[in-house]
Amino acid sequence: MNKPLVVIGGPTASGKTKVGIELAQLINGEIISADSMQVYRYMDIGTAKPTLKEMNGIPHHLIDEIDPDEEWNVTLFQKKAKQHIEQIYHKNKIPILLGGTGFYIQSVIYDIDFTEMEVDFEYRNQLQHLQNQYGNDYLHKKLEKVDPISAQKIHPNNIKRIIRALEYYTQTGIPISQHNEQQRQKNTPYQLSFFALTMDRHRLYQRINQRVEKMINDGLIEEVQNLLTSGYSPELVSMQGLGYKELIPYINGQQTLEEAIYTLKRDTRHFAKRQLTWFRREKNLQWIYMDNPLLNFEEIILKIKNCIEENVIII
RNA sequence: GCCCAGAUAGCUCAGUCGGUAGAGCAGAGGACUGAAAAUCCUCGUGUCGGUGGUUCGAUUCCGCCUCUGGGCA
Repeated sequence: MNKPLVVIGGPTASGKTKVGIELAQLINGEIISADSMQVYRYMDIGTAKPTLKEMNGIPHHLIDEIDPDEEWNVTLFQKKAKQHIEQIYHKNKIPILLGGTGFYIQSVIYDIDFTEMEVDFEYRNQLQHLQNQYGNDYLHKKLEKVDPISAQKIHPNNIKRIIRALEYYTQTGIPISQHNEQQRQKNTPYQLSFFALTMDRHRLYQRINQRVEKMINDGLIEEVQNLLTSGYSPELVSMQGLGYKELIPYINGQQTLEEAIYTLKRDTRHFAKRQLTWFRREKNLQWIYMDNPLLNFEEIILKIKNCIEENVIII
């Protein structure tokens, strides 16, 4: 018998945090954050991390887990998330996987098998150099020789994907396309209740714009400034997060604040759009319209709770 | 009041030696299996300001009008 797992996804600024906390109180749950940026310490305002007060006593996992210069990726996330899920079952509580990083969510709900291997930064750099020297098509052709299926699927300009595919092949001797195909067949090992929050696109964009303004008022500039002063390089993966990479040009005097805010709002909108694309392809998921005029917030939470109870026989 | 320069896609603009037009941005859709808030792909018909004229044909040339900059009074 599969064990229950509640998943709440949705684009940024759709209201996930609040829904998660309210729901956790109702169903005796704990929250595991599936957010690739909230894991980092000292990055609070830009990642819209819930405050201790907002958490209202509900345990949150995988928030403030590492420093901004530590390595983090899906594999590490998946491993930790699975551990937390087990611990939560042990307490007879329900795990709630909550966040906007579709890939992270997928890695857990389908229990994707990431072949044990070290990230070979040297090899990646080496390929990067080849790309700089000979152009995008060079790497693509290189991939075509060892893994034609991947070469066909991955666009020649998508350097990151091509490098990963090549890395996978050189380390395992197996084309990554073959591995991906196997993983795609997998069913979830959980009793899944998967929800994605959404709302009218204009409303969502309005909320995003307002939220950016609020972040600036709440001291986002100082937060980015502090990270830089603490020695965290703009090159870090963590510093590619929304709100960080956009404000650095302003802090360095290369852009006006107005320009930086414009870019940040725009990039956040683009991001929300990509998140929606991610969730749309998931079939066994229920969309929750946060701007449904017929339901207020409490009713929405109750609706979600009812859906979960229909799904889960024994709680 | 006069002179000059503009008026073209939601925005900024290019262009048509006269045969009804195209970039960037915005926006929309999609991909994603160890960087994922990253990375990448696809999608462009709009009274070419209005109105007369010349012409087989005008967004393009000419006249007038309206609006917006700038200059001179």
